Order: sequence, then structure tokens, then C-alpha cells
Amino acid sequence: MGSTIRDVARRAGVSIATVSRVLNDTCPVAEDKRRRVEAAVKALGYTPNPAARSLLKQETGGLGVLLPYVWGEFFSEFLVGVDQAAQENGYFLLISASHRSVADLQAALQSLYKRVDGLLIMATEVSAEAVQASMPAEVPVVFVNTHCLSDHFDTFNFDNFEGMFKMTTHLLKLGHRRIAFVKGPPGAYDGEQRLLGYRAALEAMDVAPAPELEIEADYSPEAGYEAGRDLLAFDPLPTAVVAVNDYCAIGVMSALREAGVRVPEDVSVSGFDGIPSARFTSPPLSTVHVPMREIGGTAIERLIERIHNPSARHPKQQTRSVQLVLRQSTVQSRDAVQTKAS
Amino acid sequence: MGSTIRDVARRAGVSIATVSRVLNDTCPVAEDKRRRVEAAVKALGYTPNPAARSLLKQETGGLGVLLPYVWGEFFSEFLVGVDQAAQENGYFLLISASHRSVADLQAALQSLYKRVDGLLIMATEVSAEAVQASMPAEVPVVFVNTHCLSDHFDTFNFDNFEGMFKMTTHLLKLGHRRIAFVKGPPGAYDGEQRLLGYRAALEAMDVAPAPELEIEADYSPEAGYEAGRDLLAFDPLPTAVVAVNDYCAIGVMSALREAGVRVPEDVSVSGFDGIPSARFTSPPLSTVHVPMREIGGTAIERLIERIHNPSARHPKQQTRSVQLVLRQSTVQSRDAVQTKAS
DNA sequence: AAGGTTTGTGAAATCGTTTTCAGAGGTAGT
DNA sequence: ACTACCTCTGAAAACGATTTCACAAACCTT
Repeated sequence: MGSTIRDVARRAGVSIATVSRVLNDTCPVAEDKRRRVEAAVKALGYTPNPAARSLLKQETGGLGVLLPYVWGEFFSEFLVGVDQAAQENGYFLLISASHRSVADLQAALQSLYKRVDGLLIMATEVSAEAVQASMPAEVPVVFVNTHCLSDHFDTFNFDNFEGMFKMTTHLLKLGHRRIAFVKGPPGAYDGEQRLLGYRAALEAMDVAPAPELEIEADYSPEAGYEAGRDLLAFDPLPTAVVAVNDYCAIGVMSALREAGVRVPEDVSVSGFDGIPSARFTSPPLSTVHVPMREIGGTAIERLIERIHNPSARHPKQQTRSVQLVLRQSTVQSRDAVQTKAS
Repeated sequence: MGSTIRDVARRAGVSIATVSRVLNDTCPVAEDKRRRVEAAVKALGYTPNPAARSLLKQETGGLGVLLPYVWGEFFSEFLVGVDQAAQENGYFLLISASHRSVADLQAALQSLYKRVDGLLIMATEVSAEAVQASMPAEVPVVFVNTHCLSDHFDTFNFDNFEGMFKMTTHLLKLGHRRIAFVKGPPGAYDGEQRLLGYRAALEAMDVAPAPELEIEADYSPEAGYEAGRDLLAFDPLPTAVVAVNDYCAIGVMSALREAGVRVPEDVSVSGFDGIPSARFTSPPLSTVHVPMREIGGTAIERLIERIHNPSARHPKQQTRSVQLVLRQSTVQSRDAVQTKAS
């Protein structure tokens, strides 16, 4: 173990400069020496020390990924895309999760300082500006699914508002009028945008907003379950429930089923994110599909591009549109059917 | 940006040695100089360069995590535990996934060389010995859920065999005799152990093995769905299906439900892993709970202990027992009920 | 054959820290 | 007042690479 470039040089009978040149082939080297060096490298099992290299070259070969959570299929889909893109480009990944407050983020940023060549940050509860302000130094950053007030950053968002607007509109068109919304955690930008999309859709169809039908929860199935139980207290029940995400919708459906309420016959339920499991719920869940795997991969590629080309053109703000995936959990409202029949 | 210890020293009017001493408080330093240094550090926003530090101290503050996959709740639970434990101990995490073959693993090991102080490896399709053989240098390693032929390694496994033995036995006791098994990917150690546990349970109760009831699949709900469709061809249907993991069971249930087969009335279904979502399926899934979050955390703590104390006592092989979590997807066999009644 | 160009090579500087070593100054003990 | 012993400090040597610089040898050109 622990052989250095000096050991290789001694064994091959050349100077360390020559070894370095062979390894990085930066200059022409005589054929016999090259062969001797290569043999020595193999014999000693030599691998260059990355710390020494990055000290000199001021680059690490690493990419930092900062996330608010890491649990669940939403994030694991994202990580699959991120991991694959990083590996393909020869970067390694420094991942750190459960950063929601600015203080958390700042601590993580501090410990990643000079350990990575660039940062991929998803900060759902903080703006890009606030994050930037607590950066120890200038590093290329790409923000994903993060609120950004100005246009000074590279961001990669998807359309939370529009997605929920579309889903709510779809339910309205199916005749639903009493539509409950199960909310995300307070302060989460993506969740709030979804809520706004829901409200906007109601307004667009002249349906009076019903604040009592907006139920507190978060992104977990457990919270969705509790929200589902809360909903059971309503009489009459809402005819549809729009959940802030799929996990939450899964919890809602579980609570309803347990109480003998049928989905979708009695109540339609919809989710958001389009996690793989949503295809396999009972009934299969209508949702808004967010291609997190693709987004993760593309964001990494964009970050790498930025690293190679730091001062290039203006930062790019990109918002990916999202699509409705309609399955069996959302059907026409019985109210609507009755109305039509009468 | 990019201020060095030399800048701090100049600004504080002291030598760089003194700055270093203040930062690491390794020697007593006069109070006024200490204050001047601290002020300079703050003013310049100075953070020590980790590459320089690790070059000298031969330690990085990083932990490497190598996984066969990263998708799904099984791994995300694990990562939550790993991430939390690492953060609590002040280590950062270098995560790399989709390493199944020895070649993949070797490449990853190579690129992690000297970038981490220790390694956490889950290699389900390769033995610990094979991994060790392709390590570029001596580094503390803890293996999780990995096949280990000798006792020369630190391992942290959970009882795949025993868990599946228990679950199969439970179904046998409920009167099931035609029990199908939906298999994991070929070559995966954990999946094979589970299969063996299933077979052993049948044998222990003198039930003839039925190779045709062992269906090929992998760990995904998609494969489970296909396996479920294959099962529908059997006449009579098996009365119970034991899936290699929860995701697979979810796919099986989805296929059965789609075909009008009721779970659990017509067929009981069980999973393995105890992912959080298993509580919220329809019906809630009986499974074998593997506390991956805890395992991840404990494994990291053990690794850190090993790093601080490399040559300590013998490597520890630990196998965590797992528990049955019985929900509504498994009930008494109708065959058994009829037999009893007659 | 003299001069100019290429080509290949090694010595040495550099990156930003930590740590050893030695020395300076002060305090206490006799 | 002299030695002995702290306490604090800075110069300098590492750590392991890359890269610049200079120089030698070989190759052309005229």
C-alpha cells in the first residue's frame, strides 16, 4: 500500500517528472522508459494520491449534492439519475441530506468547501438567494426544485403550479365540486406552489374556495393517513381529494379504505410526482408525473458543463413541464352523474 | 475567495504556525494573538483547504458507501440511517451505486482510493473476499448484507434465511400447502438465502417442494407484476405467494387484483424488508421487517470505530434477527378451513 | 561543419497545510 | 544573581503530486 510517485520513479530508474508525464501523457516520453514506468506502476499497484493532485490543480473530481430529505421514491429516482450521470462523466458524488434550514445548509456548504468542483442543491424551504449568501466561496451551483427570486442562478425546476392546476382542472371537468387538498409541510416551496395551482384551478372554474377542505399534512404516507382520517369527519364527504404528493395520496387512500369508503367510486384521489409505486396502488393512482430520474441526470450534466465553462453565457433558468398520468383512482363525480341524469 | 492560511497570518501579524495552532488549538497561544487570528479568520472568511490537510494527516474525513442499487425504499431507509450517523460524527459521505460485478466494484474502489477513511460496502452479488481482493490498499471496511465465506471481515448482516423461514412457516401453519415463491435476481446472495429459507420451511413441515411454483423475477414491482401474471396460469391457483421482497409483492398483488383474484380471500401474499409503504398497500402487506435505517446507522458507527482503532480486536460478524410483521394480506387458507369443517 | 531546431529528461518550485525543532523571553527556585 | 524550567513563537521541513525551466542530445538545414 501507500506507494508514491517517488517509489515508481526509483523502480523504473527515471525521475518523478517522467512518471507524471507517462501517467497524464502530457509530453512525449521515450518508448522504453514509458514501458518501464508502466511496468513499475502495475507492479507497485500505484494510484496517484488525489489530495496531492487536487492541491495543485485546484480541482477535486467531486460533485456535491444537497437535499432536504433523502427518503422515498421521489428522491431515490432523482439519485439514480444523478448517480448515473456522475459516473458516466467520471465524477464522484458527495451526498448530504436533511438540510432544510439555512443554518443546516450553511454547515453542509462549509464542510463541502474545496472538496467538490460543483454543487447540486435542492432547497425546497429556502430561496436560492439565501443559499448563495451563505456560501463560503464561489463555486458553480445548479439549483433543482428551488425557489429563485432573481435570474442570477442556474436553476432546474419543474412546474409544480401548472401540474396541480391541470390535475385539479381535470377533476373539476369530471364534475367534482367539493375537492379537498392535502397540504405539504409548511414553508416548502414546491408544496406551496401546488396548493396555489389547486386554488387557481378552482377560481378559474368559478368554484368557491373552501379553506376548511385544505388539510394540514406533509409528504409522508403517515401524514396522508391522518389527513384521510380528518377528511372522514366531513358530511357530506368531499367527492375528490387532491394530495400534495403520491405518498400522501397513498396514506389518504389507506385511511379511506379502512373506513369502508371506496376509491374511486365514493371519492376520487390524486397524487403528484408519479413515483413508480403509484402504478401499483389499489386502485392505480392518477398523478402528475415528474421525471425525477431524467431531471437528476440533466441537472448533473448542466453542472458539469458549468464547471468546464464557468464564465460562459448567462445562467439558464429552465422549467420542465409535467404531465398528467390518469389511472383508476379518479373518475367522474357521482354528483355530476346525478345532475346529468336529473 | 480562496484565502490561505498565509493571508490570515499576514493580516493577524503572526506566523502561519500560530494560525494553525489557534485553529486546531493544539498548543497554548497568547490571548491577544488568538483574538487577532480569530478576527482575521472571520474577516477573510477563511476555511482551511481540506486537500492540503488530508495530504499531511493522511485522513480525509470521508466515508465511502458502495451499493448494488440505490432505488427504492429499502435503500432510502438505509441511506437515511447512514446519512444521519455520518453527520452526527462529522463525516461526509461519498456514495456510489449500481455496483454489482467485481469489475464495477473494482473501478469504484479505485476512484475512492485515498478519498475516504473507510468503506461501507453492500455487495449482494459478490463475496466479501472477492471485493477485498480487488482493493487497491488497506482501508477499514464494513460489509453489510454481503456474503462472507471466512471470518476475516467486519460484517453486518440480517437473517435473510431465518426471516423467510419464519414467514413460510407462518403460512404453512395457516394451512397453506401450495405456496409459490417469487424469486429475486439470479446471483443475489440475499435473495438466494430467502429462497433457501422458503424451501427449508417447506421441508421442515414435510411439504413436497414444487419447483414450478418458484417464479423468476427481481426486486422490482414490475417484475413482481409479471410474476403475478405468470401465476394466474396455474389451475388451481396457489393459495399463497411468498415474494422475495415487498416491492415484488406489491407487483404481484397488483396483477392478481387486476385479474379479479382477491387478496387475501383467494390468495395470501407476503413480502420481505418491511418498507414503510407496506403498511399502506391494499390490503396492508404482511412482511418481514428489516430495520434498514438502524442497520445503516449502526454500520456507520462500527466503521468509524474501526477507523479510530484499526488494529483492535478481531473483526466482528454480526447478524441481526428480523421480525414478522403480520398484516391483512395473509390469512388462513380456505383449503384448511374446508378441511377443518369437513 | 557550424548553427538552429526539435525532442526528451531531470532538478526544483509550487500547492496549503501541520508539525517538529529550536530559540526567546519570562518566572520561579536556590 | 544564576540556573532551570516553563510558555509562547516562528522558521523550516514535510505530505505527494504537477509543471516550469533549463539543458543535453539528436536531428535538420545551409
